[in-house]
Amino acid sequence: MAESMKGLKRTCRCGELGLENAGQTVTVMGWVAKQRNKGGIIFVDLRDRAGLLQIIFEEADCGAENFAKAERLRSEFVVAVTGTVEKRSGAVNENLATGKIEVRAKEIRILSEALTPPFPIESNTKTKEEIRLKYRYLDLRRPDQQEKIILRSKICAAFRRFLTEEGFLEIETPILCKSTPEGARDYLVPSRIHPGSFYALPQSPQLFKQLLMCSGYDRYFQIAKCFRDEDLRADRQPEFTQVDMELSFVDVDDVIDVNERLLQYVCKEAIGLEISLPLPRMKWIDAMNRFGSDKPDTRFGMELTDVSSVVEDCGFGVFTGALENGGSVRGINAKGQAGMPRKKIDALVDFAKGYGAKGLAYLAVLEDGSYKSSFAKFMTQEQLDALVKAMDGQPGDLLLFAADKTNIVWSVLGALRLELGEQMGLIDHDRFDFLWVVEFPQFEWSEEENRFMAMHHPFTMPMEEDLPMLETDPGKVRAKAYDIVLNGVELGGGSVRIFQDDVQERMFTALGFTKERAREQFGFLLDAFKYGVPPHAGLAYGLDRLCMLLTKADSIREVIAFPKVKDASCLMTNAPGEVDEAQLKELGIAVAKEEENAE
RNA sequence: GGCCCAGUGGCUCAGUUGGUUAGAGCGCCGCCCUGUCACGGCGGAGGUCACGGGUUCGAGUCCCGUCUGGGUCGCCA
Repeated sequence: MAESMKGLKRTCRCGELGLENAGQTVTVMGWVAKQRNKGGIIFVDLRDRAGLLQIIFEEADCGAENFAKAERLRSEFVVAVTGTVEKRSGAVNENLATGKIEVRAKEIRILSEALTPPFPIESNTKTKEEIRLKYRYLDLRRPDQQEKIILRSKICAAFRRFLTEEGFLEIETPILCKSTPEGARDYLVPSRIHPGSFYALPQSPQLFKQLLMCSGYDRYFQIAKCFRDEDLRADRQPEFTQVDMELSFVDVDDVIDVNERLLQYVCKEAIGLEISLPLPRMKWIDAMNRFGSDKPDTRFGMELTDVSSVVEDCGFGVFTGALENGGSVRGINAKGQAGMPRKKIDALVDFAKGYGAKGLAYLAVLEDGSYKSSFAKFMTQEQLDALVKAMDGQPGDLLLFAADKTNIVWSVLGALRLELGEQMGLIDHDRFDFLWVVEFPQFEWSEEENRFMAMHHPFTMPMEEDLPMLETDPGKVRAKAYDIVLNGVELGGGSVRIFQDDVQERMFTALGFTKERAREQFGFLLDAFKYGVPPHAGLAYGLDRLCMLLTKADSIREVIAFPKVKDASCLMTNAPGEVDEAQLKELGIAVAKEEENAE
């Protein structure tokens, strides 16, 4: 059945051949994409990762035995063909990169037969993702899927090349780490040697890279696997890859400078995209005020407008109530959408409620200049006119307002803006808008924990001028933290780190750490800082997200060879799975029975 | 944990107000074909309508529950 490839050596890939190879004898190996049997002549499209190549079989060239083998070919058989590259005597296939040539077969070996695949191996698949992922090894054969995986490899190579050239050292850090309390849920790994003790898989190499700076390595990078046991999204997997870096003796501008040039290089190398530098920068507070998001999609306008001062004395209780509670009233202007049917507006209201809004007020400026509004009866004509003017409302515009605590207003209108931008076709999907968001708040108030939490992480340096407020007004302290945003997606982020132990101590205090707890959890870092620590800063990219955006994929699953699905399981291997009782016993682990867990 | 969407031959889908024997395209199998490349011609096989209940004379279609996949909120320092 399966023949040996003994004595054969592949000379090139299918898709690598062209007119310049005419006359050469080649040996190609790959998968049968298609067999077209015309009777006395057989055409076979042979596929490998470089592309398709037409092989032509005629008995006069290859003899009866080989011709019989060619007749037997079915999709996905793996074959080796030796033959001559020829300029096509028949019609040229313009749709095929190798369409000007074909290989006239002299010999074929069937290296492996194949079952009919459960779905077609072709680009632009319509097959359900569930089936594709169950047979991911087949899905990964599809040319457009291969392109994505190959591009990812190119991107990684470009990162390595640029960073190495810039004096960064690639250093690996442990996968078996110590569990850290703040942040995402850890994946735990039981220790056999220390029953009852657990390693944690790293959420990021954060502390290790800071220690590498303490050790004098100066500039480090790593393409690092990271793990977070949180729910999945289109752009979130439980294990993902960061391009992680840390630099010594630098400040914000140094990090941004090298990273802008890095992004420029990687995008050029990967997809030929030209980025002009410097990239725009936006302060966090401006991003929130203008776009309702700390990762604004700047490919279109429809910015938020704060109308709190315009409506502060109006008769609409929803507006004034929000203001009295310390919130704000803001709106967006959906240009030309005044005619939106009631049903669609209601859908937007429901959409807004999903983001915590209690409702959504609207005002349509009709073509005759009159208003149709959910709240007109609560306001005077003058008040309405002032509001429309503040929103730059022209006839035909639909104004949408949210009134609540400001962070809810931001999140509602930020989401609504994206939704409408998509619905109204305002987003140019060929654009790549990079943006630095800087001056993040140091802290974020946590309602559940009733304390301030680090917005970035506890080692982030506050801006010098805000240091005095660390104790008096933590909510106002800004951090030396920065995110790089591409088309509304957080591509990466980082910060300048605290390297003075007195500041670090004040930070832990502000975060509600006791001295003991700080020592217990981060003692090794604090100790390291006592032996001479350089000022340092770093940044990490979500590699999967970058690949997703550069390949215009809808999900990072498309650019991960073997991704997990929504419930964090793998449809191909069925991981995670149960283990033997003996394994558990060895680890000293007891698993609660299903029945006991019920209720 | 909440909300929303989807599940009909191998794949992608259609299936009327609930009504005979559930259709199509592609794929697959067989035969034919010497310039095809979305090859073509003739013939054929293939379905527990995701699963379990219920309503009904009658359910792919309506109701309830479950499972599976996707999106999203919470969550993701």
